[in-house]
Amino acid sequence: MSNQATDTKSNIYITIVQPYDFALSLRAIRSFQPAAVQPEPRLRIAVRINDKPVAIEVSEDEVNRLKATTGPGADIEQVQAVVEWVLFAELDLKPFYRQIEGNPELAWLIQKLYGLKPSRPASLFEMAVTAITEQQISLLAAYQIRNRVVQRFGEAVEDLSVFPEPRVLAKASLDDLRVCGLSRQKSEYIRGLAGKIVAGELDLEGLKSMDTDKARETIMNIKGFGRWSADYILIRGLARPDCIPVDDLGVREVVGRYLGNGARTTAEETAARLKPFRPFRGLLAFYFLAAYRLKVPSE
DNA sequence: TACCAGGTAAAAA
DNA sequence: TTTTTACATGGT
Repeated sequence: MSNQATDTKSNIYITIVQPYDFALSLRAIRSFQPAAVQPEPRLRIAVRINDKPVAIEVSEDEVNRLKATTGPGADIEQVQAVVEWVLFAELDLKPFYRQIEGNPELAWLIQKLYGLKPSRPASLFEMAVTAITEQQISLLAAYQIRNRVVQRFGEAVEDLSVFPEPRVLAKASLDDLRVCGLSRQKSEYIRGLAGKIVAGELDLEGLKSMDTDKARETIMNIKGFGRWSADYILIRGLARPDCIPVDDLGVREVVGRYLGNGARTTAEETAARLKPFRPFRGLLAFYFLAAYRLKVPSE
């Protein structure tokens, strides 16, 4: 019996550059979501591999090794690649920490959040659509809207759903998108983005190999993606640790709190305050945001 | 109820 | 060229 149960699952160990604190990083992810979401110390995601929906569960075993579990038949290397992508496995925090150590007043940040890595959506298409949904409205509202899009257009696997493919959203009607809670304008942005990908006019994966300025320019050439969205995608989806939208409300809030006089800074002030922390401005801002959301005392 | 929330493109000035 | 406006949901 137990053999049969284990035979239907494959355990895949994940290599991740240290330091890394899985539980802490998980708490940071969840601090940006409604309270009730996945309280367990494991991460469950649904992705498409070889055009088949696959549910993946990531957890730590008894000796703190990071482990991914999937149903039978999934391509192990691709599951590894997806999990490593989502968890920023290759990101080395040490150079960032060395840079911050030059500022004793920020020692608390590294001490309290040691091993924290950001996570990212499984695909740049999902990242881009998420950026659009998060424009202007609260993250909580955006989260609900994004979920409705996934529910409506995604493919179910176990109790999860895979984020819809570009070809699905390219064909969606404006009304179908709008009933998810998207504005007409955002529905058009998303459909336009998906259409460009389907038509072969845009290769989001190609952004990975571009230098940062070229990638930013490419993103901003897509209708619906301004400076904020471009920098948001660069830091969150493309792991460019120096990128950060300085006009972002959340970033202005935490830069004012942790680097300023406590009040939200303007975009210009935000840029000036972050400037000494090149080339890790985006990573630092992420740490500030996590500290704020996790209510970590700044002492 | 009104207002704000991790913006953007298009219209108006 | 710069400023203003419409837009969607959810929490306070």
